[in-house]
Amino acid sequence: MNDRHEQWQAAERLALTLTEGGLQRMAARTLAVFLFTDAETVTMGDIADQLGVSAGSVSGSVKSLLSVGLIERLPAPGSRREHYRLREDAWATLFSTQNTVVQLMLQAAETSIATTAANDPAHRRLSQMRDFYQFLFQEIPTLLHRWQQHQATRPG
Amino acid sequence: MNDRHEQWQAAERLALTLTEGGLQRMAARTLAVFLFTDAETVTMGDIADQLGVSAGSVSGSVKSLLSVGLIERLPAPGSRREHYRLREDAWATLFSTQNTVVQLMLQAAETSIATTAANDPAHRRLSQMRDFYQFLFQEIPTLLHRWQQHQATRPG
DNA sequence: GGAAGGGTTCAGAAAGTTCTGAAGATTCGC
DNA sequence: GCGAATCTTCAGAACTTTCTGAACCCTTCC
Repeated sequence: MNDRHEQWQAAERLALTLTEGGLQRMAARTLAVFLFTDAETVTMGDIADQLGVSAGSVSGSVKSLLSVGLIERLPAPGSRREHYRLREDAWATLFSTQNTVVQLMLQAAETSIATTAANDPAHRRLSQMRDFYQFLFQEIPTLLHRWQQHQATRPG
Repeated sequence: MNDRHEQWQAAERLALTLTEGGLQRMAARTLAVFLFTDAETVTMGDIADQLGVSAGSVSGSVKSLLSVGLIERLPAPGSRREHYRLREDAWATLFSTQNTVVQLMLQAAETSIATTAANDPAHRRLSQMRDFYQFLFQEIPTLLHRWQQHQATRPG
């Protein structure tokens, strides 16, 4: 149940799944380190050691994970190394990020509709597309709100 | 408002957005043809002409769009060419397909938790991940049900 | 039943993505 | 301020994905 090798395999498998979800390969592997480490925080050196990759790769991955808000830099306690950790709301954040696609789809549908005449079959098809993404777009805040409530009932 | 060139640009832009959403490039461009055509159905030849790509590419794209249920083959009325069109529930289908990732995440989290001890910080992090995706997984059917109701109130 | 159009497949070319390694920038400790 | 450790950047190598083109198969029509 607590075997290091087994745990490592699970981490790499999870990284592959994260890749399916849209993250870049190295960013996914880096995130897996943040999830599986038994320390509270990690440094870039830790990540490079754990994954056996170059410092350059780690730098790029950490930068991208920071930019989407999945990890955070901790106020360095007088150390030379920067410490990072997974953010508490990482998963809700990841979900929200992925849903910017919904916005893009909605916008694309709307501008496309504007290029069609009302009696064109394309007008009807694009309107259906717009309606669906408009619906989704409305529902996302509701969904995240329900998640917060759900969390409140089962406090960590 | 009905300029062919403008419409074509919109189609290609929409195709790029679909690519962001996880579709392959050529499949996305093909889907754009299905959306923007002023005919009720299209043939593979139509698509190849419109996009200026090889018959091989079109064959592959159409196959993949069929497999995920975004388009359908029509009962051919004694013609040599196969006719296809966008399915009515294409967008809900696309959304559902993309949410298989949620299932994969949930499974990955669960198997990962099994490799950690209860007092390991990783255990807590992975549990948070599982809780979120379990929540999402529960909510998807509800969401699609609400979409159907929403559609019923505004009939096409 | 044979010819021709339409569709499929797949090897290889083209394009795109990702990682490394090395050089440069930055920051902390002294 | 100087030196050392850490981090960043970026050109190019390695790898992956995607598209084409040509050969092959299947079906329709005469």
